[in-house]
Amino acid sequence: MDTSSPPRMETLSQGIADKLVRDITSGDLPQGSKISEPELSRRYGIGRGPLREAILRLEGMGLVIRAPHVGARVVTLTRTELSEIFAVREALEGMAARLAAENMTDQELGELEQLLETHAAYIEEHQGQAYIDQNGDYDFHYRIITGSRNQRLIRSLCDELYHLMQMYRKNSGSRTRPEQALFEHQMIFKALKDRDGELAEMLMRRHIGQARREIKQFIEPEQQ
Amino acid sequence: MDTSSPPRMETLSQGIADKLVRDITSGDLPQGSKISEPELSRRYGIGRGPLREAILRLEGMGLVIRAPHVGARVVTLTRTELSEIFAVREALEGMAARLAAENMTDQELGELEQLLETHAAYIEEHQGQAYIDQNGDYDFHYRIITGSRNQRLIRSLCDELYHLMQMYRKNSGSRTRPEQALFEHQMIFKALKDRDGELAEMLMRRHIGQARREIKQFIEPEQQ
DNA sequence: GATCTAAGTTTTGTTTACAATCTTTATTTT
DNA sequence: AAAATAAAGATTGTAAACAAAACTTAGATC
Repeated sequence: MDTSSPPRMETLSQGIADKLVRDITSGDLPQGSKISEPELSRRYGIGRGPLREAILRLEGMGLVIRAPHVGARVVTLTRTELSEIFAVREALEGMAARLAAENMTDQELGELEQLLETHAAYIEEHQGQAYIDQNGDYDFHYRIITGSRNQRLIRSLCDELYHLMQMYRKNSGSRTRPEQALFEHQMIFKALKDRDGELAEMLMRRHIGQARREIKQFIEPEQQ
Repeated sequence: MDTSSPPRMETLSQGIADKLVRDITSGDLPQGSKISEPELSRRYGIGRGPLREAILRLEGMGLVIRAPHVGARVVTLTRTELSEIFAVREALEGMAARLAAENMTDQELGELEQLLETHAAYIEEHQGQAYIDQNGDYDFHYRIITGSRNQRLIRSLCDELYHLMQMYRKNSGSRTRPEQALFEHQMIFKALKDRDGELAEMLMRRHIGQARREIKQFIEPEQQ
C-alpha cells in the first residue's frame, strides 16, 4: 500500500554506483585511483557484493577499467582519448540535433529559447565569466539530446559520455569562450526553430568539433 | 597443477557472459525470455555470483533489461527501437568511415579490396544469394570501424550495437539485396582509397540510412 | 650491491547462506 | 461470480566465509 516511506532507496548497488559516479566526476576519486573493494566496503559500510555490482556498472559506463585478479582503477583520460570522445560526441550529438529539429515540441523550443536568454543575460552581467562551464552548457545540450526522442542516443550521451567529460573538466581546468559558445548555441536554436535538421546537425558538429580541434592541437606537444 | 585443459577460462563471469551473448545472438534465448538466476545457475553449474556479474555486463551492452526485485529479461526490440539503433549506427559508422579514410593503412585498404572481390565472386556464382547476410557484410563494416583507430567508436559499435543487430536478425528474418549492398560497399571503398573522408562518411550514412528507412516504412502498419 | 627467488600478505573471484521483495494462488467477501 | 485480500512459494538483493591469484617483502645467491 505505502511503499514510499523508505525514500526510494532503489537498491544498494544502484545507490553506491551513483555515489561512486559523483565521487569520480567531482574529482574526489581522481583519475587513476585504485578502487579497492575492501577499503570502499568499509568506508561505505556495505558488503562487497553490491560494491562489485556497482563497479561493474561503472565499467559499463567506461568510468573505470578492470583487470582480472588485479582490480579496478578510475580511468585515466589522455588527451588522445578525450579527442576520441569528442569525435563520438560530434557524431552522436549531430544526429541528435537533426532528430530534435523534427521531434521537439513548440513548447520545448520555447523553453530552450528562454534558457538562451538567461544565458545571454548572465554573460552580459558577469562580463563573459565562464558560468556556462558549470551547468548552463550542459543544460542546452541536454535539452536537444532528449528532444531527439531517441532513447539509445539519450542513454549513450547522458549516461556515459557526459560523466567522462565532467570528470575530465574537474581534473584539468578547461577554459571556454562563453560569448562564442552562446552565439553558436543561438545559431543552433535558430535551425531547430526552423525545423532545419540538416543545418542543425552541421552547426552542432562544428560546435563540438571546435573543441575537438582545440584538444588535438595540444596532443603533439604532450605525447609522442 | 593443470590449468590449461579449460582453454583460457579467464574468469567465470567473463566466460558466462560470452556464453550468454552467444545464446542470445544465436536465438537460443529468444527476445523477452526470462533470465532466471537459479535456473541458469543450475544449468551452467556455477554459483549465482558470477552469473549476476555476467548479467550486469549484458545489461551494460543493452542486451537485457533488469527490473529491481523482478529480474532480467532478454530485451525485446520493437521496430521503433531497431530504427533508433540504426540512427545511432548511421551517425557512428559515418564518423568511422570519415576517420578510416584518414587512418587506414594502404595494406588494410588492399585487404579490404580483396574482400570485396571475394564478395563479388560469391554473388555472381550464387546468383545474388544472401551470403552477405551472414558474415560478409559485417566483415566489411568491421574493417572500416577498426580502421577509424578510435577505440571508443570501435567498442560502441562492435561490442554493443553489433550484438543487438545480430539478435534481431536471428529473431526476424531480414532480406537484403546483395548486389545493391555490394555496389554501395564498392563506392565506399573507392572513397576510402581516395582518402576522401567526407564522401566516405556521406556514402556510409546513406548505406545505413537506407536500411533505417526501410524499417521505418513498416512501423506505422505495425504500431500505432 | 643487484637480481632472482620464495614465502607471506593482501586482494580479488567464487560459493554458500540469509533476508527482503515480488508473484502467485487460494480463500473470503461483496 | 468477480474482485479483493492474505498467505505461501519463489526469486532477487545482501552479507559473510572460503579459495585462488597477484603484489610485496625478505632472503639468498651471483
